[in-house]
Amino acid sequence: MNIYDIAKEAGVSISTVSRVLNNHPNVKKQTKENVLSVLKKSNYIPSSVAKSLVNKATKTIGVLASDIRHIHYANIAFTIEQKLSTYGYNVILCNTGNDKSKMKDYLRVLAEKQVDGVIMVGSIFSCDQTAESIQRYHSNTPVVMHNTSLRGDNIYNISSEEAYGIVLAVDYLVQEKGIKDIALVLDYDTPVVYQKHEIYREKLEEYGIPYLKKRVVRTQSGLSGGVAAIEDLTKHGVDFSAVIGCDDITSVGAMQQLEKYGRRVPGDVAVIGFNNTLFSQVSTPAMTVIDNKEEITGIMLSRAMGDVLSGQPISPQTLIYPELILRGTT
Amino acid sequence: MNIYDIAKEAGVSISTVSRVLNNHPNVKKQTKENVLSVLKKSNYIPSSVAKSLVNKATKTIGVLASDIRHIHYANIAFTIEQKLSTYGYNVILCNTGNDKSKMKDYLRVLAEKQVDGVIMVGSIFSCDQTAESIQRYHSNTPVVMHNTSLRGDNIYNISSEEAYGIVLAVDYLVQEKGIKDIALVLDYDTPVVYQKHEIYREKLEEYGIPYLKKRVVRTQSGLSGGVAAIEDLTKHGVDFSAVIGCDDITSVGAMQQLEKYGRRVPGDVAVIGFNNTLFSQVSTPAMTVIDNKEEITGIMLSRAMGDVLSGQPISPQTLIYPELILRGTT
DNA sequence: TTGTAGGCGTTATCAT
DNA sequence: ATGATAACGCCTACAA
Repeated sequence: MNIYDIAKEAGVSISTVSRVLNNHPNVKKQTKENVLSVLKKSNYIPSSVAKSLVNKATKTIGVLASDIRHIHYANIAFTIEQKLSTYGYNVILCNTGNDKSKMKDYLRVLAEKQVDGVIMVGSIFSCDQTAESIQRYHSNTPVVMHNTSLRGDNIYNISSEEAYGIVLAVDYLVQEKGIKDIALVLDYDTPVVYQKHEIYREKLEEYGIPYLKKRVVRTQSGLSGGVAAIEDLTKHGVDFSAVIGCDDITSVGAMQQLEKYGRRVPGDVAVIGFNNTLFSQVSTPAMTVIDNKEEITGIMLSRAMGDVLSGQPISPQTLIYPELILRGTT
Repeated sequence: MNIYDIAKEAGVSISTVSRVLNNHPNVKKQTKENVLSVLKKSNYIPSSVAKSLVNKATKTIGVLASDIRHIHYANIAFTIEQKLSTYGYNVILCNTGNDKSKMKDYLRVLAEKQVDGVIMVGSIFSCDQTAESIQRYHSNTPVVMHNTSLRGDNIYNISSEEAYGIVLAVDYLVQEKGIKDIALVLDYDTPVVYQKHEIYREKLEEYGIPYLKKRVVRTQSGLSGGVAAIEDLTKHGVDFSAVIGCDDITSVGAMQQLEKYGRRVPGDVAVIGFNNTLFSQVSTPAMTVIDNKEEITGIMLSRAMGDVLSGQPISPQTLIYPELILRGTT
């Protein structure tokens, strides 16, 4: 059932049908009603793909994230999808893991599918391969990125100043709690994580606290990653009275392992999470966290996309500042 | 840059280009190589939308879920996306909430976008409005549904026998723990939830335990929903030594509130969660749960879709049986 | 083995 | 106000 069938049924030409379909002016009230009535009884569904071919716009956006099973990405992806849908856009969701070749493949497919824009969520996309793929497949597509340092005249960045979260955490621990031996748990190897590490160092220096390399541990995000981080610190005999995690769930894992070693939270060790997801409210006691403002992030990402797509001016670089939320683990 | 440009550049016709693009036989090795080399240096990207128009297939599947911020749906959606991508399909993700009109709108848009199939995850879609929309917009599209009772010759059901989970839980509590006053927490008002309620009743009867209406409470899924459930039970002076939750996170909320009333878990009250998400491993003690097998569910949903799409025979009805996983809260 | 031409379902331009 | 007709980018008989 297509526009021709409707035209025939209504005894008009396809142009007229198209006109009433798109609410064009210049169509006689009578014929319009006629066509409308035919339309009503014929459950006709216009083909977006045919439209897209002529309009050169698909009204769909590609969204890349490493893994939406991580509640942080699920939250952001949710907000993006909901917000974009109010703009009339749908979302093709792509879970890339941190597999560079998967990122490339998805970006290519999205280009073939002619998405109107691409949003990439997470510092994991801050890499050369991604930059290359954008250049190659999306040089004329708006690309909105989160926590990335990539540049380009079709690339727009919305970044959480995660490093500033470290500032807040260290300031609080040192000034309010008088804690100096602060362990830092990091996960991926991305520019943002590098920055967190650097600022941690600088802050310690600022307070005249010696920087101890072993107090910074690498792990994988997740419950077991948190366990492993505490294992690591303990095994190497590193002193610490506070742990700043890379992640809420990782911090929960850390708490559980600390408990196994008989170290009380917050009595013996203060624990700070990252992101302010549900996990930080589930732990006992509830966890002090660096709130990364997921909802705002999602809103800004989709708004940026919506603005570019509607031809509105938009800043190529926007920052979101995290906040420290005090709860029971510090 | 389209197929014409390539043809001109290579000095052949567009058919030839199309042939090498699609690896058709019957094309001379030499011309093929020639075209290939032109292709290589011209970063040409074939348009899927043009292809879709002629092929009548978009290689994309619509996936509806109420809210992927709920880790349960995120987990299933993730698996679906990953699995379908290996079949060469992309996923348009739609968060409908439990808003019937949103479901309808999304289903219509997906029809316009000519998706090759629709997957709906969650018993919330087991309603007349959805059935009507399927009939109206997707009568010729394969529809794979999860936990739904909808029928139709293009509808395929994959269901978790959630009610069987209740059987496992009640059997265990009564037989192993000698507990008879078992509270049941329910959330949505769907056929599946109704079944859970019914089977709970039947099991009690089987054991000769009186059914007490007040021991079954309705709440919203979530931490505060669990709190509210315990409040509800307490306020009405209902005795209970066990709680079967509708959700892991809701059960965690219940545990937290029980603690406030000084009731120890599992000493005074046994708590059982539902789904076996990360939340059940985060609580202290770790939570006994009815495992709904999210990954298997996701795999079966996408496999069903893949099979239908590739013309393979497939059962219109498939069941997944949950399992009881014993941990520290019982 | 290769090229020509028609069609997929729309929108939009230009006549009428 | 309405109707032909040419795009949009690709595939595929059919012809050569």
